[in-house]
Amino acid sequence: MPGIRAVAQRAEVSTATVSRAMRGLPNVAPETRERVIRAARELGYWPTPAASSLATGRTRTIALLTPWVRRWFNSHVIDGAERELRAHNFDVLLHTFNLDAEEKRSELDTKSLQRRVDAVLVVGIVLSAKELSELGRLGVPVVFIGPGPPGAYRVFVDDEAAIGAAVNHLADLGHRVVAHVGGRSENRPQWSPPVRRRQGFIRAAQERGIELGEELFSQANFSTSSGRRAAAELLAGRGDITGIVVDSDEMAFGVLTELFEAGVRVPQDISVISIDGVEVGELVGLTTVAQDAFSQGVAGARTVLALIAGKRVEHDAVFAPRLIVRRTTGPVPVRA
Amino acid sequence: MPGIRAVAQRAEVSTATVSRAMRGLPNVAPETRERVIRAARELGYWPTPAASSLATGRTRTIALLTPWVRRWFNSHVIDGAERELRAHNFDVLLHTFNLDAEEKRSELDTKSLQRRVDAVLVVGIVLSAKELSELGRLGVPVVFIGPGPPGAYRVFVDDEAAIGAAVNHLADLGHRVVAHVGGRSENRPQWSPPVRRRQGFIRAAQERGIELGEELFSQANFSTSSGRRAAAELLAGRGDITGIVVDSDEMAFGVLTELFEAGVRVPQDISVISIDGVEVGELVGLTTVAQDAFSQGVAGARTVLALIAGKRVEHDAVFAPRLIVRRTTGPVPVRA
DNA sequence: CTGTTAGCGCTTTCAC
DNA sequence: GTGAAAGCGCTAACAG
Repeated sequence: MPGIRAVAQRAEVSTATVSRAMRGLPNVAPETRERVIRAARELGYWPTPAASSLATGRTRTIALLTPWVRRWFNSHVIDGAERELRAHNFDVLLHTFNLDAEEKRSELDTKSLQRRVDAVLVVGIVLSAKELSELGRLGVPVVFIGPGPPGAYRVFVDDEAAIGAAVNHLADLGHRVVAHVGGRSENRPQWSPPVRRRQGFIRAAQERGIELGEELFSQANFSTSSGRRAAAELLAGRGDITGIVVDSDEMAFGVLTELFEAGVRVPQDISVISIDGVEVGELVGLTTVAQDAFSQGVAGARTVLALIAGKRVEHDAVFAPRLIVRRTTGPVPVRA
Repeated sequence: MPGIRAVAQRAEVSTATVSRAMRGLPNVAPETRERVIRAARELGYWPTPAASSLATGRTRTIALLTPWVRRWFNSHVIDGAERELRAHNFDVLLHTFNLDAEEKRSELDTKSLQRRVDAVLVVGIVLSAKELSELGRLGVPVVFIGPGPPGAYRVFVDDEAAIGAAVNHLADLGHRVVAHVGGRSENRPQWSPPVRRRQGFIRAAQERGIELGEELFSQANFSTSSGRRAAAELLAGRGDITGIVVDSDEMAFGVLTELFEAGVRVPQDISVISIDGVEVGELVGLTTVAQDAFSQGVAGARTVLALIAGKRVEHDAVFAPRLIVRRTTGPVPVRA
């Protein structure tokens, strides 16, 4: 593999000129530039990233931090971000967290990110205060997609609007005993989605005269199986629930599975609505409040690119959710 | 951020000793090593990857080449591979292909991979002969997960066994007019999964006395919507189909959606079976031939790590599929 | 067991 | 508009 010197020799210029010419810098005679480019092409020259990086201090690489790769939200965000970043000639370093059996994650270790990336994109995870401050110490732009602390650069869906749309939809159908399946919210920061959605649920319920009570709340961890367990708990606790609002479609699939197995008809006995807009939701007939995760990935990438370029950017990019009514919700059943 | 010299000064040794001590190389006095490690920790030192890479020629980075990030197979493989690689302190560079509206992809450009990665993992894509030879010219190990040319290092599910299990299941239920929804197979190499599955379907059908005919084959591109279109074509062509074998669960969801909308009952009128084992398949009741994509990712990562370490490895790691019977398949309907 | 000394392949002043 | 030369921060002989 030829180096910059081979190109310089062939084009009969210095390596400095090759460097300038190849990167489109000014102060290179058009004729010289052309000669350099041609020589590079003929030799199949491509600069060694490590060498450029060492010399410039930049890496043209963005870290993507995420606990899961295959969850719906995360995979769509990653897809959007990766395509946008690569379109701008940035590489994407995929970095997950170790998760144990209960999906508790290990602490983020920022050391391995030092001088390794030009910026960090945090996708779908609530970081601790300590982790946040360590990330900040990296000295590179950080953008949060999904959960992110106030004051940081963030891209997210309007949680209150999303959960409110779900509650209102059920209220409009006459439901008054509605349960909520959400993520864990105890000991979570105020800005984490599980907390905001729980609060949004409570507020919307109060506004619409929907009953509230501890036995109407069940917590899960965003996996389908945990959604199923949550539904089982709910059914065991109260026999008069007519509607369930779920924080994610994937958990809702678990809820629906449990209801199906328990012989509960949807929506005749119980209505189910969730948040996300997973593609198979159409087949299942799942009523949902959709968010555009792919576009959030693209938006996060654009924010990061702008920050790297030293441009000013809005701190928050808020996406609006969209209610999609299908077959898992219906009028409240008439009591016998 | 402190460099290796700062650590050397603090530990009162040379930078060479720091380098040796930190990397666990031999020929360092235990007491010296300890002193170096302590100094490094106190200073928060972490070696600059670009500098090591330039000096050693290695990058501790593996490229993951894939056309999609959010398809079931790809996301599970990526998940498995990334976790295994990071457990061995390798970074993962995520690299997708540009896809146009019809999901036709751009050609792979290996230039940007030169001296950038220590190995390449190709996930779920059929590469052209030209792309394969260019990849080979990179001079690093290449491992294929899913489709891969014979003679290369490969990890894949036994396609013939998978499609055969599907056909046999329907045959056992008495079906004799069975359609096939697969990926595009014309102008594809003999070793590509769409071709192998099509041939496997034909062979199994012949063995079981199942009718064959052009109007019983429909092609799609592995997306749910394309599966739906394929089903519509099939229904328009023949009215007596009683079973459909689909190359992927995601396409099967499209097939099921079309059947549902057309008022065709599953499995009373038509049985549907596919390949993959997507999680929501349980909720939908989809009968499927499951493959373990996550483990294939882990296996691919292990192969790559072994090759980097210079070990000998088997060229092919073949995974066995597993039939899961649920509710979308049933006995052939009795004709009126 | 440890230090000295060349690089690794680029980029970036600073002259000319 | 172009070149010479000094790094960027490490690693790998080679001595000792």
